[in-house]
Amino acid sequence: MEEEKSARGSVRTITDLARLAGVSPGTVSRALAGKSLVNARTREKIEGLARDYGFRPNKMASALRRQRTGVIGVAIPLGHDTRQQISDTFFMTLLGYLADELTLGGYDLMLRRVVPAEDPDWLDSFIGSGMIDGVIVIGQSDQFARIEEIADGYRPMVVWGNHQEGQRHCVVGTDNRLGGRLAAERLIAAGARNIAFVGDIGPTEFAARHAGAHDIADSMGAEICVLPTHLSPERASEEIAGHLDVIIGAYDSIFAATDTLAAICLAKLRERAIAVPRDIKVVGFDDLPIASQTLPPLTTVRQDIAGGAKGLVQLLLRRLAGENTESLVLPPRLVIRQSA
Amino acid sequence: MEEEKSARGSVRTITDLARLAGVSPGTVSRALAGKSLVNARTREKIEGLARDYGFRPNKMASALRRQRTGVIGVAIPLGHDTRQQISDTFFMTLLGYLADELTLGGYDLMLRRVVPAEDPDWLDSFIGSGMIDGVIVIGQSDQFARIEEIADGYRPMVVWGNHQEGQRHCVVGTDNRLGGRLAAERLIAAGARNIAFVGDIGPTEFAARHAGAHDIADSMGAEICVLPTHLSPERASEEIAGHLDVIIGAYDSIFAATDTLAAICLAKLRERAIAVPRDIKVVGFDDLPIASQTLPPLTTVRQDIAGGAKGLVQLLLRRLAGENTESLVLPPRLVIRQSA
DNA sequence: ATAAATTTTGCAAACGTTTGCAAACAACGT
DNA sequence: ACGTTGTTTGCAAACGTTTGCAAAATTTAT
Repeated sequence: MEEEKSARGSVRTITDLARLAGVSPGTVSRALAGKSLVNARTREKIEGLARDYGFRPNKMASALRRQRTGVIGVAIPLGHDTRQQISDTFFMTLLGYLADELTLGGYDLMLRRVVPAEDPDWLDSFIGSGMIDGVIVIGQSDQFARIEEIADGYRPMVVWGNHQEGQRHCVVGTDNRLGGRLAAERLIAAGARNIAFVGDIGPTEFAARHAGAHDIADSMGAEICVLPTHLSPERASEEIAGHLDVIIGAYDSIFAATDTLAAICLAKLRERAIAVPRDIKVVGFDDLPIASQTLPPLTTVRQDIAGGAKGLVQLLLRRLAGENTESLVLPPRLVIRQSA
Repeated sequence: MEEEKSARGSVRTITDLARLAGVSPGTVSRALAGKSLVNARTREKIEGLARDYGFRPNKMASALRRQRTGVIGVAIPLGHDTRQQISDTFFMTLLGYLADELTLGGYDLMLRRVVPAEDPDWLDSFIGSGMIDGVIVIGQSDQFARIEEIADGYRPMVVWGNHQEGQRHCVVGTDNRLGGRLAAERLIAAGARNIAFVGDIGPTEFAARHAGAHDIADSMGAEICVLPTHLSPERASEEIAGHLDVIIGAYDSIFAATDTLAAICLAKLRERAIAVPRDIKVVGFDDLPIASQTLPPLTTVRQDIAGGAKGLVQLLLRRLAGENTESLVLPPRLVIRQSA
């Protein structure tokens, strides 16, 4: 007991432990790694000592020798709205699930927020650091081209985002175009004829959502226009206030690129005493927790975040194992509440 | 150009580059590290080659030799509500800011979600892995004792949480007790006499919030009781619905441990057509973005998340430099909106 | 021109693991 | 007792950097 206490921390290396156990470092390594080529009694002795002295093999040394770190990099490129996305509820929730899934798979997670505009080399440098066995990129942002380029020479990468016909990198994501269709269909079914799309059409995800809505609008004889809006709550708030001047009277419905934006729309509409869904219908995207708390509760297109995280990790693990995986497109689901 | 393209990736080690430059590996190392003991021309040549061939020194090897990794661990202990906290808006926002601040300080961030109940060894094993130079623990959860224990023998650790008189670990956090006082003062000033505290009183942060409110209630002759509530939106939703049966009639105000809980309270109260703040007053805690979007907008106690992140990182850096730092207690600020 | 002082460089030993290979050992059949 | 297997072990060479020390090259002073 006392011995244990006082000794704790004194055994730093596998060699120390080997000396203590009266065997060679190699044997200790094998014992601790659970390999079969070590005698049961020796193993028990070594494991016992390791436990008593609180010994932990140094992962850096191990990583260097084995050429694998047990760490997966998660990069969040902040394309446009630098400040926005890292605190974006959707990405953060995805990150939470990713942490869970990676842990389950025995990997650690290294998080890096990158600003491609300032550091064009962000992806190479992350990969080339030698610190990570693979990388998950959350959101293509405006970096589609660069990601494609990397994908050619680097296998263990999976990206959250939108699937483009014929792309070379492995992507997991919601079928945003279909999501857009669902949203527009709902709006039009509810009587809308003039849809205002509130959001930024730069990132491909959002472009696809808009495109989907556009498909439906075209085929159903409705109109749709884009009201460019930044995604960070602060900037969005003002911009939406401005947009409403345009919307009121001219449009009968709003398709917001994001629940966060939709929630702001609802709040602003309420300020102006405009009835939702009677006068203006609103549909969001994501189905974040906030969606059920708005007034009226938000009709929205649900993304399966947990499923997405699971998919990202599983595909990455398969790629790490050498397999060559296809992209995974998840179906969105329309959640009807009361705003449309 | 072509040469560059084709060569890219062929230079993996510092030794390769040394051969190319016609110098020894040591010199390359020094040149790339920007040390003064290398001739300017040699340095330029080496830097040029490194750029052309896209060479990046292996961080694992570097970490092993220098005994520092340039990585800070961020641990999120999930004490009670396993599923909850990692997606908790507050923690996630803090995490975002942390990522920024650490990047600014030249560190990478390794995220680990831990379940102390399943892995009592979580903190030792994170620290002992040799993968991180220091650790930031987000939230004390129910691990106060263990953290104290570790703090004695391990310097580079800073914890987000509540400050306890005489504690040994360095903590950064809001003065939760004061926050609780502010909340209760506001409620009572608005006419409340019976306060229901909605939240879990297990984690010290929340206990302190309640204690603060209790202080004020006592001194002002008001009543306060605890309605235990889990923090995950799903469970909280039902529980709060149940609580309301108790609250209505018997209490005239709610102090929610968290804005998220407060928002749910508001939604449920609305369902039952109870006027806020007229019939029941509500105060939250955190001032998350959602607070300004609720109906009515939520009066709440604001925590300075960005300031907290900055503090955590700065204290940690100073500790890494060998300094012994005091805890940092941030003042909360009452944000008056319309719910109380 | 040479000696002394100063810059630059190369050498080689770490950092703490893992692992192929061969030696040592035990068990077994003849 | 002696080969033959089959298990366990130890040895030593990696993995790719960094860095103290000493040698070499350069500059400066005499």
